[in-house]
Amino acid sequence: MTLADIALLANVSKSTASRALRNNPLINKNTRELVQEIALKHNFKVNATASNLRTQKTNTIAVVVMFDQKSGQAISDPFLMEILGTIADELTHFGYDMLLTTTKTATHDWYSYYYESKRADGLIIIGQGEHDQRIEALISTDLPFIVWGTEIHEKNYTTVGSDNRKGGYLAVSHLIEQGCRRIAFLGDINHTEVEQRWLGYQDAVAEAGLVVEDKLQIKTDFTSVDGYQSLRDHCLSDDVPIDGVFAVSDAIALGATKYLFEQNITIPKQVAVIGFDDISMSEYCSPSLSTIRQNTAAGGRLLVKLMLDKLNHLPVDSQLLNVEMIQRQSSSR
Amino acid sequence: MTLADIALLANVSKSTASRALRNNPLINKNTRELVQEIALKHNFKVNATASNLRTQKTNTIAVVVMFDQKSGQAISDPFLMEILGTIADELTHFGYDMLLTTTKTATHDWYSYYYESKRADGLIIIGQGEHDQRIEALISTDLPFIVWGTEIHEKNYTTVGSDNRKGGYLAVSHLIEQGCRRIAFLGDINHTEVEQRWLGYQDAVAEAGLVVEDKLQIKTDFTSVDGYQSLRDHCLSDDVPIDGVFAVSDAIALGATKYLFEQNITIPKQVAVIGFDDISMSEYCSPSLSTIRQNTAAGGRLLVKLMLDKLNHLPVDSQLLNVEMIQRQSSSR
DNA sequence: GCATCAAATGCAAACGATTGCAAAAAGTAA
DNA sequence: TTACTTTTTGCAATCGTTTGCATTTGATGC
Repeated sequence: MTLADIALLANVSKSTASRALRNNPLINKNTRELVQEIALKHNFKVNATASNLRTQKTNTIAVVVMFDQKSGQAISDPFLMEILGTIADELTHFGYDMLLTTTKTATHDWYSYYYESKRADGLIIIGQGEHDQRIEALISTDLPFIVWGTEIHEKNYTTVGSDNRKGGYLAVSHLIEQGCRRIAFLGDINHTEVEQRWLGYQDAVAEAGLVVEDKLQIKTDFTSVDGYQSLRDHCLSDDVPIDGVFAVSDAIALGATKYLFEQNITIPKQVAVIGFDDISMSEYCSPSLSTIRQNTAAGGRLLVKLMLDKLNHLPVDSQLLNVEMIQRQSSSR
Repeated sequence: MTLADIALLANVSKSTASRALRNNPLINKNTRELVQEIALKHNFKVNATASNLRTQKTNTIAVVVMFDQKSGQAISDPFLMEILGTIADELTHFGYDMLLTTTKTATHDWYSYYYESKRADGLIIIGQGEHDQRIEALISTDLPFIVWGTEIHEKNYTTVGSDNRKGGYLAVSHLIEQGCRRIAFLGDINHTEVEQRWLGYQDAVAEAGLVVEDKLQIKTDFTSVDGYQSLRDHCLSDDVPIDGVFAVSDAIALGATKYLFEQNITIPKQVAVIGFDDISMSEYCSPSLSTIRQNTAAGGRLLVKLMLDKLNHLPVDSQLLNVEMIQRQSSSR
C-alpha cells in the first residue's frame, strides 16, 4: 500500500493525495476527506523513510546516555530511568521518535553517525561525564544538541540541569544545622555536576566558619558498592573521624548507610547521612534517606522543549532547575 | 557530500562507489581502497534514509517499555534500566539502532506505526502488562517481535523471560525453611509474570504441607509506595498475622521493610522478607535484602539474538532463563 | 461569448542511495 | 588475430514521498 495506490483508489494524482493526507488547504475539502477516508479504510501509513528522504528531516531525536567509563556499566540510578521516561513521553507528544544509545559501545562520531547520515535531527546528551571530548567536538558543528548537566561558561553549549551547587549547599548546611562538624563528601569531582556539589559543600562549610578538610572529600563512583567501600576504606578511622555524610547520589548514600549499620554506628545520631536525587526508594528504605530532590520531570520536559526550540531556530538559553532539600530520618537528630 | 560527489572525486560511477564502500568483491581491490580512502578523507557517511528507502530495511529495532497503566508512570525499577542498557549495547554491536517508546503516550497501533511506516524492522516489548491487547494484535501480523515475559502457551508468540514460577518457589521454600508459616505475597497476579511467581508460591506452600490462604495474597503494584501500603492496610492485624513476606520486586520489598521498621517489627526475626530482581541496591540496604536474581544481562542479549534470528528467518523458540536465590540478612534467621 | 481570476489538480523532478543487467576491459587460448 | 572467458565497471531504474510550477477547471464580470 503506497501513496500511489491510495491516489489511484481516490482517482486523484499522487501530489493531491499527498497534500490531502496532510490536510493542505490547497486541496478541496471534499477531496481531502475522500482521500483521508480511503487511506483510513486501507490503513495506509506514510512511509517514513521515503518521507524523511524527501523532506530531509527525520523527526527523530537521539538520546545518548553517558556511561560510567570505568565500570563500563550503565549508571543505573533509577534517576536516569525517570528522566528518560519523561523525555520519551515528551518527544512522542510532539511527534518525534527517540533513538537511544549508550556511550559504552563504540566511540561513535556522533555528528557523522546521527546527523550527517540523517538518523536524527538533534541530540540530547544525558550527563557530561568527565569533560567528555565527544561533547566538545560537537560545539563547532551545526548539530543541534542539548546536554543534561552543568553550564560551563567557557564552553558554549546549551545545558539543562539542577542547581547542583545550591543542592550541595543545602545538604551540607542542613547537616551542620543538625550538629555535624566533620562531614564526608562522597563523590567524584571530576564529573562537572559533582564538582558543583562540592563547591556547594564548601560554601556551607565556609558559611559556618568551619574549615574544609580535603581528607573528607572522598572520590566515589556512582554506585552503592562504591559508597560502601569509600566509608570502609577511607573514613571512620581515628585518622578521619566523621559525624556526617553527604553522598552525591542516593545510591551512594545507601551503600554508605549499609556500612555504618554493619559497624553499629547509629544513624543519624553518630553519623547523619544525606543523599542526592530523591529516587523513589529513598523514602522507603530504613532509615528513610534525607536527600536533595532533583526535578526530573521538569528536566525532561525542558530538555525536549529546548531541543525543539533549537530545531525551530529560536534562541535557546541554558536552564538551571531548582532543587529542594527533603529531610528524612537519616539526618534528623 | 553525497555518494555522487565521492564517485566524482574517485572518477568512478555511483554504482561502483556504492559497491566499493561496502567492500563488494565485485569491485577491484584497488578501486575499493581508493574510494574508501576518499570517503574517509571527506568524512562521507552514507545517508541512512536513502539507504533505508532503497533497501526497504531500517536497521532499527523499536523497544517498547510497558508502563504502569494505573499510575501512568514508568516502572522505575533499576531492573528495567539494566535490561534496556544491555539491549541497547547488543543492538549497536550488531549494527542496529534502538528506538525507545513507552506505552504511556498514545495507544499507538504498533504495527502500523513502526512496521508499516518503516520506522523499525522489529519490535522488542518489555513486559506483558495485564494481558495487553496490543501484544495480541501483533500475533496475526508479519511484524517480527519478541516479548520479555512469560511464555503463554495458548498465545503463540516468542518470549524471553525468567523462570518466574521457579523463582517464586525458591523464594517461598526458603522462607519456609527459615521457619515462616504465614507468608504474605505482595504482587498483582494480573501481570502474567507475577501470576507465575504466585504459582511458585503455591508450589512451595503445598510441598511443605501447608495451606494456601488467599488472604495472604495482596494485590500490590510495582512500587515501594505500594509495598508499604499493602502491609499497612492488609497485614499484621490480628486478622491476618504474618511471619514472612515475599514481594515480587525488590522495590516492593523495600517499601514493606520500611513499614515493618516503623512498627518496630524485627527483620528477619519476627518477619522475614525476600524480594525479586536483585537490583544493585538490594545488597546495600539494611538489612540487606534477600531476593531472587534475574539474569538481566543474559536476558537482554537473548532478546536481541532471537530478534536478529527472527529477522533472518531462522526458527526461534521462547527461552526461559534460570533464576537464583540470593540469601541475605532480611531472611536469615 | 470572451476575458479574467481564483481555486483545484496534476506533471515531473527531486531526495540519495542500491542493484539487475548490459557493456567494456582485461586476460586466455587457439 | 580472433573467439571466448572472466573481471571490472557503468547505465538506468527503483524505493515512496514531497513540492515548484504549470495546467485545468470553474466562477465571475462585462
